[in-house]
Amino acid sequence: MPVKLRKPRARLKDLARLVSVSPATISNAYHHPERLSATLRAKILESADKLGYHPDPTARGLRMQTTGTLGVVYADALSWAFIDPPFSMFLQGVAEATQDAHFRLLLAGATYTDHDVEPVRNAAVDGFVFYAPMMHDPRVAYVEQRELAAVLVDGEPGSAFPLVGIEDESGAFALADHLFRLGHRKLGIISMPLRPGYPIGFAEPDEGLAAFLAVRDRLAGYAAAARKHRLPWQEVASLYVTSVNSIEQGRQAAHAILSGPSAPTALVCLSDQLALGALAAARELRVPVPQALSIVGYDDIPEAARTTPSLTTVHQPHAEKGRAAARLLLDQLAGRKSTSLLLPTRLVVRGSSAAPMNAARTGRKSMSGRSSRG
Amino acid sequence: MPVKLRKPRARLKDLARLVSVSPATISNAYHHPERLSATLRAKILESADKLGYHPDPTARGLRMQTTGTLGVVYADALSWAFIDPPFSMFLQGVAEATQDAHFRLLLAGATYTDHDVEPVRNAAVDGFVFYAPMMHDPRVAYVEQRELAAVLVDGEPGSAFPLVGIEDESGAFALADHLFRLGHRKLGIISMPLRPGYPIGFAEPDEGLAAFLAVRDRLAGYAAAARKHRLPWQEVASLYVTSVNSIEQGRQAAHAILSGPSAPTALVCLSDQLALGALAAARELRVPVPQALSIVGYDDIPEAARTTPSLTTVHQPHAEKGRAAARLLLDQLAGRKSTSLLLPTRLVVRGSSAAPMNAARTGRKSMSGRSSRG
DNA sequence: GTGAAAGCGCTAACAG
DNA sequence: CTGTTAGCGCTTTCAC
Repeated sequence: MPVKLRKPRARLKDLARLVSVSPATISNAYHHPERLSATLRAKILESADKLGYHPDPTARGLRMQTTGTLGVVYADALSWAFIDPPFSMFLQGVAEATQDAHFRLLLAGATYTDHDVEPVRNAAVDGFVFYAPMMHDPRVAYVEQRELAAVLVDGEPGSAFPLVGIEDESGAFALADHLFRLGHRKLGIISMPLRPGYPIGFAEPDEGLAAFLAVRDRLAGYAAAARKHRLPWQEVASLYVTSVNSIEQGRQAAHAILSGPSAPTALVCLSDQLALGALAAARELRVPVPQALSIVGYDDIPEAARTTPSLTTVHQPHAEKGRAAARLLLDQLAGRKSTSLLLPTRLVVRGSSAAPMNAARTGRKSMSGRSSRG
Repeated sequence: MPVKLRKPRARLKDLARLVSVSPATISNAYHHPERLSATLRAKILESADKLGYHPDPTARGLRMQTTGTLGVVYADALSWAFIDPPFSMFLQGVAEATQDAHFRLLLAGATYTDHDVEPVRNAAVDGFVFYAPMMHDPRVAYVEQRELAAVLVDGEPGSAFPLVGIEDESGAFALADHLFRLGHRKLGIISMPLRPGYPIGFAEPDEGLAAFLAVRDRLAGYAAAARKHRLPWQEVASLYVTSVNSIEQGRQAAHAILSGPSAPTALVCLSDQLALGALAAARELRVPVPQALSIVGYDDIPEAARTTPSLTTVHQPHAEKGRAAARLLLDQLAGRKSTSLLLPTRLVVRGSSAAPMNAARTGRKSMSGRSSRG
């Protein structure tokens, strides 16, 4: 039984009475300084301070039909969001842009059970940034139906909303191309879930199954690189799907693949988090990286440059995505036109990728001398 | 000139007219299902869907005098928050607790220029969690004056608000004691700013200067350990203060200390971030860690266990702090009593600390055999 | 330069 | 089971 017996907060009316002016004058003191004398304004503000008064944001929001708050919607439960380095960097960009515009930031995620719209419905915000929404995300559909403002980041085209995306497929292409050039012919792919609730374990390396654009594009990029090298993708790649995009899941997946029959010479992880886990697994199994096994990631999170060996990966401008998404949303809210944006990716070759031990067979000149059998 | 010409959203009144019932019935359909027939309710909800109607959160908030939103206030600019791993883990805990309670999460930070109260003033929330507020933070004072609900995490006692803290001083004590036992007699301390805008560079290792409780407690803990070993703290320690709690700043600080005159055998960093930077600096200078130099951190972020060498540090329960803080705040809002909480810390000895090369002199039996001069 | 009054959209008494 | 009404706290015409 919650009991509220706290002394009620001071209201505009109380302050008006105290200073013996009308409510309108109080409001003007805050928002239209030029409409009253400086001395009166000073007196009002001072009394407000004494009373502990400040205009109620909710009432103000109702009256002004604006909240000054942007909602950022994470595709998964919010508690996962903060151990997802790319999302953190993305938020950093969003925070920069919103702060510059004096907007506040509200975070929403999915519930544990489903992609319920509830967190989005009841959020008092002026618009939403959807981070990596899956196909047909009901929350996006809801916002669209209500004709609220929104921006989709790494989301599907087809909605009314502007998009911020990255050249995911070409980044993945460059990465796989790099491996094929080195002579790799057997790839173990480690992916985050293709869609919510997708079962852990081996699956067909078919991007058509993926409900997340990033997953689909990356798988498509790898496959395209295989085509370029005239390699049969289904034979070249074996795909292992994890339940979460985490280091631990990457570790387990790598163990599963490396103890399996396919004996890949390279592990291609759809995120650096997964790659970090794969690196740990290789260490545990005493498989030297990159001599006996190449491991590559995606995202270029800061830690990718710090691990031993450092991680070959695809760079994408996380913070820039955040800034762009927030700006696009702010533009919409201000009635300015906002158009979709595609940001570049870039292959970053570091220490975790090299020619496989039997690269001599490929006939190409290997760029790496390290072909000794360990 | 922003122009709003979008078709106005459907309102409760519109829906009431459409279904030919009174506004109250619409409201009841949402919040008191038992007060109307199931068929009528179904009809209402269906029509609402068709209209794209949903009760306006702001209006609801005004009427109910509650927003269902918790504000988390970061001590620094929000854009720093997301590259601060301990804060991310903290948020994870907060998110878990708020999600369970079906609350939303609003994030606020400082402005670039100062610790302005504005971000806190205009936030439509039911209460605040202050993360690591400095002494006399004006935003805390403001919230106190307005008699809003709040919880202080790693903050000063003395306000009206319950606290969530950790045993910072004893953690620091255990860490420094560990080093002294190993035989270290010269420590380089690397600290984040003692107060906002504190100048970069060497400073007196006096905890009294620190405006942040964590900094003060940790410095005090180190000094207490020195006292226990009857070592004169001012001679044992040299303190270098960085401008930001970042890896890069830790790197620069370590360079400054190691190229200075004091020649410490151990670098004691007030955060793992700083320690990661120190590790990088040691690598660059080809100083073997821990043989020639011990490096220790604080916080036990996940990466601390993954670096080479792995980092000796002090563990603290970041996510648990977040859960506790959110719960305490939720308790206050529900009228339940909420009391302060002190969570334990724990020394975690890993690979980055060992006896110094000249440990033989100390007379204690060294726990490490590695004393060779390199 | 200041005040009276209307109303943003919703919910909860209370009456029927 | 349903409708009428008041009012949450604020801002803003529009008079004066």
